[in-house]
Amino acid sequence: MPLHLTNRELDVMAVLWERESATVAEVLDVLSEELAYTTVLTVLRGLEAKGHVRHESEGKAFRYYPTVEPAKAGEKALRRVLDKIYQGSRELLVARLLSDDAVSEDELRRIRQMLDERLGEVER
Amino acid sequence: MPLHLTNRELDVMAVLWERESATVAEVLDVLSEELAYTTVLTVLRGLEAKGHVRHESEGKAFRYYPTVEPAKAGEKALRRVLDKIYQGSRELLVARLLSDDAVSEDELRRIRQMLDERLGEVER
DNA sequence: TACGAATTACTAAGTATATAGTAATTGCAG
DNA sequence: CTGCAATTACTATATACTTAGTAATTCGTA
Repeated sequence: MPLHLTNRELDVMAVLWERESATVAEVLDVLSEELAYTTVLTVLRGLEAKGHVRHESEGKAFRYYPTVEPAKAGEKALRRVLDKIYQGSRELLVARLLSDDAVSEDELRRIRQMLDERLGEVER
Repeated sequence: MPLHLTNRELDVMAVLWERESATVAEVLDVLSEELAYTTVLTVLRGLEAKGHVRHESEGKAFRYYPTVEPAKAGEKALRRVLDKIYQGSRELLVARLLSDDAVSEDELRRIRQMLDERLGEVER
């Protein structure tokens, strides 16, 4: 099964990942866009058909759970951005990612820390 | 104009970015997939209609040039991956990006260097 | 336990995307 | 300057995606 998510499916999965699980009503609540209840349901049913979520009954509603990790789903998208936009250069991509002024110094430090550890491994 | 690229458009733009410019035949040559000549032409014409490329005559063919920067096009896609998959955490995204064994030590060092410089700015 | 609001099941339709065929055009080789 | 191979212009079609309506079902409540 070639884990591919459409834009709308990604919106919905993001909610499930964020909250661990959600009902149709909850997803609808989180998504700011004006979607019909049945639209969200249709998307979830599609995701279930593809095996990307499962559900359990809860009262009269279904509670949906993701069955794939976000990173797994992101791999392809990230790979594509990396290859097509940044010509495979992680450096370029990271540079771009951190060029945003909104990035906190704290976050930068944590990322550097991470790199230190990673490089530490390589060296010894 | 809301710079949005479909998958196939991105494939084609990637070639233009990579080579600075290209004719239909050249794009076709780079894309490994089996596409009809006219298919690539159609995509390029679409991109031109949206103002993402322009062309000049060269012999009997057209040479197409990108009119948008890759980073500009990537912003949205990257933002989406960041927000939806990594819940806005650049740290998570970078971690994932560098977790690949294929990343060279050299590249890791360059990225750390970049971070050092960035942090240097912040400190002073 | 019967009603009703909420939910699920089924169906459909508009729009976007991807692909490519045929017709018209073009410019270079002979 | 003419033929033709390459190219562009125009048109069309199949599939994927998004959205949501109506019908059937369900469970809590009165």
